[in-house]
Amino acid sequence: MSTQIKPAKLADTIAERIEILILEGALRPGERLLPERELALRFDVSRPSLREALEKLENKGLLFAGKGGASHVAPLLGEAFTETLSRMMRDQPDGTRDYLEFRAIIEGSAAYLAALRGTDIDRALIAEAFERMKAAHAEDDPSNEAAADADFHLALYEASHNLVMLHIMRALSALLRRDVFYNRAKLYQRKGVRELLLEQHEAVYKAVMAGDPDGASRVAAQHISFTREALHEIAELDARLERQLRDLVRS
Amino acid sequence: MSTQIKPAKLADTIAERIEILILEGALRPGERLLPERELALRFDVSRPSLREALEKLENKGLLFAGKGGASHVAPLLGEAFTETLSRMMRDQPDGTRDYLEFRAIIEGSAAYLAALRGTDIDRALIAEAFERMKAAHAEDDPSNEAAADADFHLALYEASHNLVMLHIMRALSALLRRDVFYNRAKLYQRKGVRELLLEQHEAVYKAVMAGDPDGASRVAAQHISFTREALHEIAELDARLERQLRDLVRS
DNA sequence: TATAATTGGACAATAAAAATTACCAAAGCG
DNA sequence: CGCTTTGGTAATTTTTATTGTCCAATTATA
Repeated sequence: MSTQIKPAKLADTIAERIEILILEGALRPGERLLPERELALRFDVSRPSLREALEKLENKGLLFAGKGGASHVAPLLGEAFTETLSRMMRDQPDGTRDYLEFRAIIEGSAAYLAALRGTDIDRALIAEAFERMKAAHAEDDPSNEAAADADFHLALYEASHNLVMLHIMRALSALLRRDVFYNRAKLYQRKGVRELLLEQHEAVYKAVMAGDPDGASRVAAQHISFTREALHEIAELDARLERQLRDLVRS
Repeated sequence: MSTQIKPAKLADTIAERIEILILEGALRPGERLLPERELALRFDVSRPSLREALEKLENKGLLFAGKGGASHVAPLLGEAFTETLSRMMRDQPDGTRDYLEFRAIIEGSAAYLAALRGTDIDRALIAEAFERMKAAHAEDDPSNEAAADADFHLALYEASHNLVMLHIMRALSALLRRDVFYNRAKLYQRKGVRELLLEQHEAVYKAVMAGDPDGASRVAAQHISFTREALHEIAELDARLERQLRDLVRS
């Protein structure tokens, strides 16, 4: 019978609480949890009980055993999540297209909400990331520029004050970093693109700082669309080049 | 410290289950509950435990002692009912908002892409889910209707042929099911809402089947927006009712 | 590098509580 | 007037959680 009721263990209650903390964003992905003894003290439960709770969460995939023998850290929405996702990107021919398409959908809304709801703290973080990106650009440091780029977009998601969106995009964060980097490496080969990208970021930045939701939304979506189209062109160029090379060898 | 955790009693678990049954509509207002002993048997718990649960629910106002000395019945959806509803809303202040907001962003695009790229197989799956929803609606079976609802939306994501989006929304699937379920429970209290929801689904359905991307996008986004606004209204009504009740007691 | 401090991991004994079984009196309902 | 249901409660037993201790591994520190 599906109506059977089992008594709830304390460990379940603890696990639920921690899960909420993770889902709410209080505990960030990859962050190391406090030592067991301290956590037990904090929740006012015994260490074995807390241990059991941690074990349950680990089985659930919300926690994993960290490098050091076993300190606990909270990962993203399941590592299987990003694992399969990145594999999908690699294997599927349209993986990158889907990813950028998805981001184009989100990015505009994120910028809109960021301009609408962003606090001074949010704007400060956004400004910081943008300035870092600008500096790296001036110094011709692609690696740092890409990192700052990723931070910039994440700051936008934070400023949107939508926890669901933030979590999802955070989960994609690793992917995003790798991706932004890769995209840039390819895009940079084209003349003038670097400057254009910075201009686009600046446009988003200014609109958000000015509290102009519609403007922010428009330029952000344009930014991703531009990226997608440029990458598409590059991919086609690559393919044609490859064909030509093959033909050269073949003859 | 607010972090203190108490072990959950079995009675609480039972009470929660019964409360869900009531909110779900399985137990109708005014209806007489089964005898204690039988209920205990059904839930496979002891009578004292079940008694304690009933007592809690009575204190909460969800149950009351029937005319006959003490048989239990569920009350009309009056004060107590809206009280628990507003409590539900209060427990997750921004969670529901964020989730629906995020879905509103995605849903429109998903419908757009589904109408654009959906294959015959996709359309068949969408049709199947929709018919199931319609049938459950006709039979007044909220539980199945909610399940079909979730399936319907998932079918839309599949039809969008964007693997990233599909992957993410699938990951949210459990959340989505729970969510659609609760949303419906709340929304159903308002007159005519059930029919309106079905109409909206039908509009999305038709647009997708007709291969009308812009139309599909529009009605899908409207559908989620409608849900959000209706839930918002209900929350406000609940809050106002609660204030009035407080004032009554206070004077 | 070696040592100390901290942490994860495990387990046994004890203590607490919670749930179960059980019984009995009272009150509606046929 | 019996039959059923309920309210109340007592005693029992099982489960559950806590305390305390030990060891191994790791990290930090001298």
